[in-house]
Amino acid sequence: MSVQKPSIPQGTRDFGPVQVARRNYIFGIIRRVFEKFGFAPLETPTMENLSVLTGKYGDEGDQLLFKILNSGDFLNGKKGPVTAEDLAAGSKATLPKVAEKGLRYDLTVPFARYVVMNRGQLTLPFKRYQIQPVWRADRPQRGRYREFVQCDADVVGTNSLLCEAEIVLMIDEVLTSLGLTDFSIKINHRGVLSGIYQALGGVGRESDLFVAIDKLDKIGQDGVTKELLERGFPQAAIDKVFAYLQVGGSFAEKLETLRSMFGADGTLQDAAAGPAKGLQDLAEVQQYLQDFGFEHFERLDFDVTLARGLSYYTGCIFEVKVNNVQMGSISGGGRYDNLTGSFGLPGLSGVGFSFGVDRIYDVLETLELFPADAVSAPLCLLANFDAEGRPALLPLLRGLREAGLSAELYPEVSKLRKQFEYADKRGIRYMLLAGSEERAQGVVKLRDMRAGSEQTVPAAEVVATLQGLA
RNA sequence: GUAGGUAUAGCUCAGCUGGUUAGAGCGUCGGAUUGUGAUUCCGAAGGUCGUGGGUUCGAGCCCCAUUACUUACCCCA
Repeated sequence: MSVQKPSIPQGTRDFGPVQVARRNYIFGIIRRVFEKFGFAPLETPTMENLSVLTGKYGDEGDQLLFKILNSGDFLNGKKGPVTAEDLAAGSKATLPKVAEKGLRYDLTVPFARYVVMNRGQLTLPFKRYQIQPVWRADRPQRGRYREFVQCDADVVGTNSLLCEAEIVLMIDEVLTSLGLTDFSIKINHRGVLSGIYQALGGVGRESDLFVAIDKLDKIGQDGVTKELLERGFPQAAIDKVFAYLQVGGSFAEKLETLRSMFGADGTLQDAAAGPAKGLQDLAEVQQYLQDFGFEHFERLDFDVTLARGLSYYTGCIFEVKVNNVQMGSISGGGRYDNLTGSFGLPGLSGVGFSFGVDRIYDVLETLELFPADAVSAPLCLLANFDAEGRPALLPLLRGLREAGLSAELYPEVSKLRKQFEYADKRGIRYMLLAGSEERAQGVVKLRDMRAGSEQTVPAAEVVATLQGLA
């Protein structure tokens, strides 16, 4: 019988004690900020019915869903047996008969489902945050996993742009609290993008245009030009696109320039929608931020080329990039005017965003921004000298724990060297020594493993001393 | 789904144009006046070189297949 090497599925990871502690550190900061801004926690099941998930993320998204094979005799389920015709018609035809559940792909759709199912009980506007893993059957690569945790905060039931402004504030506060300073909160508006498309006079496909211009910083002007030509956009239209994309200046200056350009192209007729609405919304968000006294406008970047996640966003769009680190966006979001519509509840506007914890983790690790105490280890290790010491050590250990101090006794009698190495490797700050010498004098020795210094304290005062040090 | 790259000790990797018993660092374990780590020194264990075929007198190295991992594209946190 051959022993097989154990492994874990592609794109998944184990998290050791240090990683868990560091991840909890990130979760803690995010949770604190979310709650400070008035969001309430929500958790939804790991699996959803496929009817809830499919069709919400586009064809590509459907392919990235993890489907759960039905339990029992899945070839002969309640929807009838899988026939030769089903198989001949391909997986798409066979799937509904063998799988009715899937792993959640993001947190926004389950949230929408929750809102619809509980519409009678919810007080609107409803603000919820959700920190849970999601799964995508993607090809893993740098900063991209098949199982990762999202931290979402969404508001439904209000059109107020105050929400958008607060999203900027939350992103800035979370990232600043994590020690990040050099990042850009990119903001754009679906209306601005569609205005650019309208200005072209209806050539090409809108989505092709957005996908191409989103890559500007990656493949450059030549690359975008090439891609647009391949998609059937005439050179004249492409020139016009770049005229828009190259708009520069401050937030306000960009708004002003774009307004006059859209005016010249005649795309501002409908003041309640399209580019007019987009520019107005962005101006309002900026005004809110100013009124808030937002101090980091240099981090807020009105980026006309930002065009991500357009499958359901209808208003403002956000994305956050950490500069000087090779990593995709660590946060993104936007407003969606009709997310609950597909579940039979039209007219509910929502806006939300999400932090990608796994990417933030990688960034913090790259930049060495984790605090040293973001590890979980007991405060103190009691050295185990000999059996004679145990009658005194165990009550002491208990006393430390009752005082709320984490402590442990090295479980077996062994060489001190080994016990010190153990404490060092686990990051235990203090080592408590009570061998025959100390016992004879009624004292214990406390060694600070970080400083390398030792002090002798009366046995009766150990708890108080350690409490003072902790 | 498309295109590359890699696969040798627990980990990170050497291994020259194919040539005897496949190496290093780190880690693990043991020892150096039997009460002191992070920071000394010595020693040991640990590999059928991803798997299966082929070429050859001879393969870790060349060829084919296969699997896994990885990077990039599409798309996305």
